[in-house]
Amino acid sequence: MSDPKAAREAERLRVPGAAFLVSQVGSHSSRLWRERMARLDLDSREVVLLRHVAAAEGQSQQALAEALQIPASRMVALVDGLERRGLVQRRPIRGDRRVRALHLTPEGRRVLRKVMKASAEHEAELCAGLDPSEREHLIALLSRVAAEQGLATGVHPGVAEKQPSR
Amino acid sequence: MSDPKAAREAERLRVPGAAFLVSQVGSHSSRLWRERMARLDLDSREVVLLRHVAAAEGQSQQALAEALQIPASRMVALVDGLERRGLVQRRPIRGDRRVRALHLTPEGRRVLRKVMKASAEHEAELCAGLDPSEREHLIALLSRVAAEQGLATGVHPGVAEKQPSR
DNA sequence: TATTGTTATACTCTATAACTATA
DNA sequence: TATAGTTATAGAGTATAACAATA
Repeated sequence: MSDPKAAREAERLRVPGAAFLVSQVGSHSSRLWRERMARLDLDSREVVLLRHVAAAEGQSQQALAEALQIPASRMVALVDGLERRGLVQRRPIRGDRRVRALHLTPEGRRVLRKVMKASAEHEAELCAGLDPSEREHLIALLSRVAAEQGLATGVHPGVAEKQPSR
Repeated sequence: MSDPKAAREAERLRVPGAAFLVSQVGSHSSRLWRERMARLDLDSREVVLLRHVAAAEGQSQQALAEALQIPASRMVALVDGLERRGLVQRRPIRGDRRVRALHLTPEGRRVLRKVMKASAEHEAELCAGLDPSEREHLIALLSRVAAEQGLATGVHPGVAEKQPSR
């Protein structure tokens, strides 16, 4: 206890650095957001897919699978679920009868608006303790780190990973 | 494209908020850190366990399982692996022959020092683009958010969740 | 022969619930 | 009867690879 070297080590364990904090708060943010999406009956990957389809309608499943870095076989079940709920639609394209182009339905667009509303509420909830300028500063610092770490804007690295089931 | 309402929505999709950024950078930080731990042949949960054992030696597996919020049956395999590698030791306690108290071995202590060294390197790597005062500011802001969100200091919410296998 | 989408299979990881031995 | 640790089992989720239709 009175060993100064051990005390320094204990201190290093006690005070979290930026790397730990961003991971801790990020995991928390992620969990809260997934809970909001679950209330809309959506999985995080389903949301990402909806947004990708909205951003560029008519892409093939293969193209989406490539963009999202997930195997094509996983895309099938993903699209199945969203199509069953009437949020996206598989449509044939002229010229190649193998391809199934993905489109958002009107209901899919409505749900996507709810997603954006819920995401905005999530942002407000997470930043409740910061005033607007502090929040802007946090965004600026994290954007710098993200850019310097080579992270693409708006692309979450966890999307391609396995999802915690809760 | 020229619809101002649609343009506003597109803008909202394009610029990430703090919640997304912290989750994105946090996930990236987490992945880099796990890669460093993997080089020491350690899983993130093994590291957490090592640190808990180091912080309070002689606890029972049940007590640890309780503290780490994982089922006792999972603790068994976790301890098995660490004991096989000679990092922790199960010891009987006097008075109750059911209990197996966990202790760090000298090798376990050496590995834990490597863990702390690797974590410090990870911190430096992640914050490479920030000067010291910016890093301190980021830490302060994230600490505020963490405290206001009710996150316990030094406790990562993802520990109890399933781990991405990579 | 190559490619799109699909289905089948086998594998990994997990929690739940028996089970053993002590208390 | 209850508890600490262990083992067995069954389920969820996944990637890999086989498959059918089309190019």
